[in-house]
Amino acid sequence: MATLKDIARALDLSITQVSRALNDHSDVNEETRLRVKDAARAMNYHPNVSARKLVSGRSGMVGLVVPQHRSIGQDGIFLEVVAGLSAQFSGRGMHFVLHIMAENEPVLPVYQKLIGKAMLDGFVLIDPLDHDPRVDFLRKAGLAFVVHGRTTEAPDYPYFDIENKRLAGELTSFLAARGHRRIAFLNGISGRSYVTVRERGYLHALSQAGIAPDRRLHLNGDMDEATGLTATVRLFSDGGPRPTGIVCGNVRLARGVYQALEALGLSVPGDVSVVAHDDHLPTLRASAFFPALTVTKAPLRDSWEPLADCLTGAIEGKPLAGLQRIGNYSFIERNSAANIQSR
Amino acid sequence: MATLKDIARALDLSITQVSRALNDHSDVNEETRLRVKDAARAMNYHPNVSARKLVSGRSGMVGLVVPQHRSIGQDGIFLEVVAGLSAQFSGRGMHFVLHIMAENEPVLPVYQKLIGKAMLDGFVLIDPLDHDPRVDFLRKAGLAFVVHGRTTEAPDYPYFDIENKRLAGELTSFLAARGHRRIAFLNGISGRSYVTVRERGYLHALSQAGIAPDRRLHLNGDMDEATGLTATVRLFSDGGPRPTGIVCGNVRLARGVYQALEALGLSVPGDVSVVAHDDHLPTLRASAFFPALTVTKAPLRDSWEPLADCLTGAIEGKPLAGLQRIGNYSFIERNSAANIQSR
DNA sequence: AAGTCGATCCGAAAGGTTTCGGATGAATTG
DNA sequence: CAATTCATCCGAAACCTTTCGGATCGACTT
Repeated sequence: MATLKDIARALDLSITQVSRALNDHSDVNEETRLRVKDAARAMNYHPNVSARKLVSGRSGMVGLVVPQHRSIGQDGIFLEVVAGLSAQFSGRGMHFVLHIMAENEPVLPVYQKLIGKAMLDGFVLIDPLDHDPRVDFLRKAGLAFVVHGRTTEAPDYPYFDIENKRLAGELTSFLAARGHRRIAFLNGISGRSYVTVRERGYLHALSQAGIAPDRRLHLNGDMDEATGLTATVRLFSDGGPRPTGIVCGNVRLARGVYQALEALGLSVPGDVSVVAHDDHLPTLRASAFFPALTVTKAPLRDSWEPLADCLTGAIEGKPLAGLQRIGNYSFIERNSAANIQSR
Repeated sequence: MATLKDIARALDLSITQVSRALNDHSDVNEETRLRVKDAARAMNYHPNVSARKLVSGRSGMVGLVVPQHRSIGQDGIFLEVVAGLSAQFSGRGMHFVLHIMAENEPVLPVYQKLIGKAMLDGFVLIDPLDHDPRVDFLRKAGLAFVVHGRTTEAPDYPYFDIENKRLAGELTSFLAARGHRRIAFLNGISGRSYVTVRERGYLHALSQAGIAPDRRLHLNGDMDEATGLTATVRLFSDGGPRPTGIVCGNVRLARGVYQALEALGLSVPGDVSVVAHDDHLPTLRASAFFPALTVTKAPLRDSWEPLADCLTGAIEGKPLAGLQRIGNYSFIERNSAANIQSR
């Protein structure tokens, strides 16, 4: 609870000078600076966030707003997000505030209120939609934010994203190059921007390979095990074209696909080739699949640092150019895909 | 971004009077109060948290500090905590701040720093130890807090807890009353206060039934499926006494126990009776076990409201008496336990 | 010797809110 | 009619920090 005044009094200095010393301003004697910093440590001084925010506009707090239902998300992926971001901001001497919205609360008013209270320096936006109203809203409000993903082709805001289009294309091409013509794509819930973009990659790869897309092979839904399972069963029991290759949006879907194929008496990769994108979640390892899963790998874990970088950069008013980052991914070939003619 | 000044100017009132009107103070004309509140709504006014905190000492923010490793906790139990508390405080117009500590960071300095920055009104403490240093620390610091659980027999701070001793006793007695003499207890990691207290209940029930406790039947460890499985296998393959009944600290343990027993070719409840405590987590239902599991049930979900009540009460300086609450549990008999002589 | 410069310091204001101690004027009391 | 009460209002201070615009003083330049 020590304040600047306490330190000033103890050292017989002015409050001004103590403040300047602590914030490494130029016109303070080196010896004084040391004395002040020692005293601050000794007296256990921490600047009062509220007072600082009031005058400088910075509170050192950033927020994440998530709807309640999303937190039910299985597998601790949400946890990964929260823990990762929290750790990143902590490491920067900032604080990460999590706000969970009520079930059916409208989004924008929540941000409105949070902004009105003026306690946050910025927001992290996750799960962006194709055209996300939050982006417009925050831009208009003039508050800093960073998006995990991107909304449109030429975004004019800070973001961190991976090349979802290219990655989906690569997975698809990989199968096409091995002679597969009926390639299914298990994608996420449409509306999400990464889903849209991956769809483009998939379609582009098909057309490159001279394959006509078949709407019946392109499925949208939750990216979990159950969906992977039921989708696969449906793919093979409908009257539609039976795929010889399946591209999965993530490893959890792939897990369900494997289970369904086993239940259907189909072998991987003998009967059906499976590839997926791997967020590299700790709970589910693509390498532990049998047969081991071929993936494009981009650890979700690698997102938090650039996201935090970009948001702090935005708060500090750095130029946009350095605040738009693309993470890279690797292609890891394992044993879950085979040439179509080989069977 | 509207401020009190803006409203005052618009309504030709003093800032003082606007503030008093909004905070429902006594000496303001009823009509004025209405006018002010309407204007505030119209102008989208939200009090500046920082300014308020500075003068009144209240920020409307409460915090939860958790070590990183705990967040890895499977099954979304941690999520349940965060989502539940966040929702509760949101509903009270407050904010819930989650702080995740680095892997091996010492605890107290984290609280120290958070307190020093003076942005939080209080803390929620979860997973209390038998003698928890955080309690002493926060009490000394004079900051409000509420404990989920209790540390000692006569706690002098706000808490919400369930009767862990009685509950463990009841589960044990239930088996003893059916003739079981070798009753195993799969408890949590020792050091946690609820673990200690449940142990007391278990031992007390044994002595009531005239059964000498056997240290080999009382196991401590993580309360997850894997632990339940390995512990059970060990119980039946060591040279030690083979239990006829098993009390599980939670349903996840019980799930592991069921699996192990099946693998060992033992039937429930024919060969071994199993009972457990049920936190009623959404992911794992005791009623869906086969045979359905007999439990003491105390939904974790019912903790958040009393916890939030108690913490806000403590912040407002209410007397301790009303801030110490005990939740109740129910005993639900299903089909997982049988009389020992019946086989 | 007068003026300039640099290093080091400080007073005061500002930021938005709450609250204490009055002030105002009308209505009520003696 | 003077004194008292009451409802309603307001000015100013305080909370703690940052920062702008000086102030001070010794050293250096011309």
